[in-house]
Amino acid sequence: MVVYFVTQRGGSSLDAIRVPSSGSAAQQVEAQLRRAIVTLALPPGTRLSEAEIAERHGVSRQPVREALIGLARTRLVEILPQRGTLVVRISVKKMMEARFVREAIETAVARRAATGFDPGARVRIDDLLDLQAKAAARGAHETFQRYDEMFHMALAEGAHCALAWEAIADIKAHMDRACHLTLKGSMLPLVEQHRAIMAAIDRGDGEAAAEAMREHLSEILRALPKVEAEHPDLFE
Amino acid sequence: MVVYFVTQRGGSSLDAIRVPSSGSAAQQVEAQLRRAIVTLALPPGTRLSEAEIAERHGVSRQPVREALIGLARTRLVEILPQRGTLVVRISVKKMMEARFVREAIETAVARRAATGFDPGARVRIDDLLDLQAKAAARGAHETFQRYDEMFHMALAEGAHCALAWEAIADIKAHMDRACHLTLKGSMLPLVEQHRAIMAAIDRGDGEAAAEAMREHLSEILRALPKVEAEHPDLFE
DNA sequence: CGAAATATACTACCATACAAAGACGCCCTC
DNA sequence: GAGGGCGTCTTTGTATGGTAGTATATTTCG
Repeated sequence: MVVYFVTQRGGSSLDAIRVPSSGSAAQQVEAQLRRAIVTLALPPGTRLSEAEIAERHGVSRQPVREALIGLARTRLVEILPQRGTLVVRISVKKMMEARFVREAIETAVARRAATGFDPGARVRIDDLLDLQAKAAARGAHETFQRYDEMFHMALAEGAHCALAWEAIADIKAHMDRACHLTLKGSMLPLVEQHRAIMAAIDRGDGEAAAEAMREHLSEILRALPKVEAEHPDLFE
Repeated sequence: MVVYFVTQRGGSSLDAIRVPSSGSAAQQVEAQLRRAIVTLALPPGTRLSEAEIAERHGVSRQPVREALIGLARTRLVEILPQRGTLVVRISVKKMMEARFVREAIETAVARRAATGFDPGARVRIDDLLDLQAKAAARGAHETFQRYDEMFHMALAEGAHCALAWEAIADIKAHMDRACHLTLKGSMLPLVEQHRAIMAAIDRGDGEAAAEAMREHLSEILRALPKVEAEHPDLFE
């Protein structure tokens, strides 16, 4: 039996983003499963039975089913009709494609951000970067990853293109698990890259911001071969 | 009562893409509803009752519910818990954001396509363009729009970035209805723009391909004000 | 002994029934 | 006559039973 545990309470205020205590049961189950998959508590290849998950979460099979459909839409799980549902393995090919698309979107966002940035989002980003630096310092890579997500979300919002974040969020699903593995290493350089991006934006240099973003998103390329070699069972 | 009709049969082989006769009932209902919404057979503001749709399609409420959840995920409908589900109005703001993100992705795809294109996809695109030109000539704008979709999908696939199409498909939902309205006008110039993009790709000129794509995707900007003025009730 | 046919157990999928919550109209009260 | 409280209706959300299809283990036949 697969054993995993996801704290619903005891988290910071950020839990409201990914694991809302409000919302339908289906949404809660989906958020919890998503986190469990991304953190590899549910490793690739795990069979997900509707009945088993329903029992574990204390709900019926129907909300669980809807949660799994939602996860299947972002390709985190694969539903085989009348056969079963399982956590998909990390695909290097899809990761490379996802990175390409994400780079296309985020460099454009960075370029636009340099032409005018929402003041409210700007100050929030400063707070986020400080919090992220602290998380990095104490090695809390899960918290770090959530702040990273919030940074990129705030960046899109600040550039007056919230829709960009929605597109990124779906794409990111293909990369998150591999990123989670690489974060075991040093996190502080990533914060510095974030700061470099914001510095370029602040001085209105769109090209520099885009280039800094490109550099930032290329980071995963360096770590990927090593991670893949260390965990061959997680990849397809 | 809202009356609409979507042909499940009588279509070309392309129906297999958006309205698969196979697949679960939920997927079929979702595809039919999506088409009805995009073609404005179900105009913005329409209330969508799970029970009513279920009866109309001869299935139970459950598959319909899953279909609506899928549509809500791409923001085509809005589900108000315990209150009702309705077709969202076209948002110019979101359309502009969607166009921005789409331009970011597709210009990058075009640029990459110029560095190497899948031969199989290349010949398929030629066939598509011919079919699209014919559809434009006889004024079949719905068929035209489907070929347009297939063109952009084949382009992403040919550039070895199928994932890009998935991202675009979600984003496109915000633009499709407005595009549907503008297609009442001339369609042939759009085919020529497609051909210009492919010509640039064929000669390996990435920058020209990207610029041609940017030009192509900017077309909607010219028509949008007129459409919005003519159909104010469709917009928010 | 091997291979094919069969029985069984499991799955997602669909249908139906029930529950909870907001919207609306009605009636009573001030 | 106007405003507030209450009951009813409609809506989505959830629970549960039943069905068809698939994989696996078992049995049976060559």
